[in-house]
Amino acid sequence: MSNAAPLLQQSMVRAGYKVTAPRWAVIKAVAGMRTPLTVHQILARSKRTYPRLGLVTVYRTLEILLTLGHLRRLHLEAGCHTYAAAHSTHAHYMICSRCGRAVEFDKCRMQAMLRSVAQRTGYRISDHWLELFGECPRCQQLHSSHQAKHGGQADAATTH
Amino acid sequence: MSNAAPLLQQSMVRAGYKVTAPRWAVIKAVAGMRTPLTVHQILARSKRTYPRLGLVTVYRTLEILLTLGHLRRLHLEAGCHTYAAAHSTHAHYMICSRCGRAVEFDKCRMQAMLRSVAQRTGYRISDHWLELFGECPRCQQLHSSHQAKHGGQADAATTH
DNA sequence: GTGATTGCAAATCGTTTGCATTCAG
DNA sequence: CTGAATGCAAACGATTTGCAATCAC
Repeated sequence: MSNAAPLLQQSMVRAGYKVTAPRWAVIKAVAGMRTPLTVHQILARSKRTYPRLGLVTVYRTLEILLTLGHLRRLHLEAGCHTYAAAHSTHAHYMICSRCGRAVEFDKCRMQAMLRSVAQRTGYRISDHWLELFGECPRCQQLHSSHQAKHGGQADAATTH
Repeated sequence: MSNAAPLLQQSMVRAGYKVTAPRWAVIKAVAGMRTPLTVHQILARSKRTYPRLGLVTVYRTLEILLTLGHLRRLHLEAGCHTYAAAHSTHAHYMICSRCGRAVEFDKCRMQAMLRSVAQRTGYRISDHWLELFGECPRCQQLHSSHQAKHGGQADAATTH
């Protein structure tokens, strides 16, 4: 399920970067993530693989992965700057405001809307940025069944 | 053109806040803005009205205006956190990537797309956040006529 | 060896908080 | 007067940079 790691590794090598032990630890951490993570969360996860890892190296490795297009930086209200896997070239996120779980969706139906806005404002649109917030199926279920407590919270919380 | 100031003032008074000289300076600054501004840009503008103004007061006043719904916080790649006027209740921004000028547009056509995404992902969407980037009409014109230099840059630059 | 990589410490930047002073009603 | 508001200084958290030690080839 988290076999993205080898792909990221290959990509980095092809781009001329060395995949060292510290970097491999970061790759493994981000390849397996299911929700957007903050830099510190990524550091914590990476340290399971490579305990001596420094925060700075995480920043630098994330920078590379961003450049290569394997990560996407999200801006959440609570805790600006988290990182999510970029599975497709250009996608947007549907983020669960309860557990933080995020799924990508493609630009379906965006085109018509963009054309419409472009026409009415006169702007020539070159890029867009969309994030949706709401409850994921799992949380809806947890919430409706045992009304009370949360069952299995992920390690990222989100609001807007 | 920038008669939003009295409205903001009334709103604050109605909400139980005192509109003091420092706050009035901030109100005047944000009421007249045409592009999203950073906190420091707002401070600079406000100081024209009230030179002794402190940065902290700007933060606190912006916080109030956000709460009252008169401002909206944007997250631009270059310089996370700028503030824009919130003319309508729920709108999104079309931001010029050349001069930073921003216009609002309403949620036209979003509904269909949201329904579609909700259906396919199973999420129950509660909020969304959309920003569009592109060249505004004025910049397109400046750019096509005198190919070279920029004519009248606003005081906020933007990229994505 | 040589250049890339690492990580610590320190610097920087944006934002928030503590607190004594000042202001408005 | 009395509570609200201000602004300085300090604290804080996220991110970047300088630099000497280390690593990969």
